Amino acid sequence: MRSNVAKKQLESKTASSAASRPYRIEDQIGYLLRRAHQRASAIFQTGIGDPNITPTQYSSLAKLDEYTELSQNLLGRLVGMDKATMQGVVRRLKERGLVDSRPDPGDARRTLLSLTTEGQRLVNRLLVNGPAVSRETLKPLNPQEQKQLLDLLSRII
Amino acid sequence: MRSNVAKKQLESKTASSAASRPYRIEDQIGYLLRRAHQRASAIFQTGIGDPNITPTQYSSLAKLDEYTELSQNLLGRLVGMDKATMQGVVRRLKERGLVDSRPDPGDARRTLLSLTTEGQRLVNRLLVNGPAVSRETLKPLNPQEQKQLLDLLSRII
DNA sequence: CCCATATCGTTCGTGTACGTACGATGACAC
DNA sequence: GTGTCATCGTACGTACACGAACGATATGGG
Repeated sequence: MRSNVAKKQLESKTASSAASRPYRIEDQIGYLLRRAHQRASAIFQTGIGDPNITPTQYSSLAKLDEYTELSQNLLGRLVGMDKATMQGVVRRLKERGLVDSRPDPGDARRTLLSLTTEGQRLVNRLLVNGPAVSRETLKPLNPQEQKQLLDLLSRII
Repeated sequence: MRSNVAKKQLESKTASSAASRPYRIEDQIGYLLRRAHQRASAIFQTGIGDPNITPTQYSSLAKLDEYTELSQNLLGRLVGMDKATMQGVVRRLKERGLVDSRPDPGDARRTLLSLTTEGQRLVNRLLVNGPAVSRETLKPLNPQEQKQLLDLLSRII
């Protein structure tokens, strides 16, 4: 087994040929995204107004509020979720009576999803808290930096 | 139930008092972080060199490579993982023979973790691919923007 | 019309991540 | 010593994300 000194030298040789910086996990984009997402989820959970609603459920409800009626597959594409993941999210929302479904009369493969009255009431309440959650998450940055971060993130998606 | 027009007007009233922008899920920091993290994970999975290693496992292995020996709890703090989550990650790494553990002689509560020879060989191989994964993830941005994004992300963690 | 192809929804398995709760151990005050 | 108190490892349940596979349904080309 190599010593730590030997390790450091090898890392310098392999990783810092161009950028002149050693490769550190804490500086990698994937690591930072995971940590930032963790923190954002925690803030969401405490601030959105209903501890039983998750970020993905919130996105789904908000999209159904916007479009009134959507197939499960299309909803998944709109909120960036795998169809298998979407299936679980929709199942839980239906179990809680927040979302209703009916067969698409024009295409027997599709199921059309919509908000129930209770789901509509809930999403109206949650959407009021949405801006505060985003504000809290971005609080360490000034307005210009916040705008920059949103722009840079949307460009690497 | 309100009409779509009425909905739009209400949203404008509640959300755009200061920022003058309507509240759209796609523009929220939490949503963008989730999507960006999804994409980064996908790139990691295809580029790190071993499809069975996940980002969290990679972070853990890299930290064990850096520190040689760590308690499970401390390792969790270093890579930003809950201790319960850490427990599952370590269990899988031990099952695959990549990590070994021994009781801490000075503190009977602790278990000290270290890389096995096979774990050391694997992490050496994966670390070579790390920079390429990060490069690919950040590819849509120019070098200055990449630096900005890393800086902004680290400041909201 | 019929067959190849694509889409849609579902199910199964794996892995990460969190919250909660529990027992065991060690550190410290008294 | 005895009684907190924090820390550590573990166990259980829930949610999310993905890949793989499947049946049912549409759709377009021959």
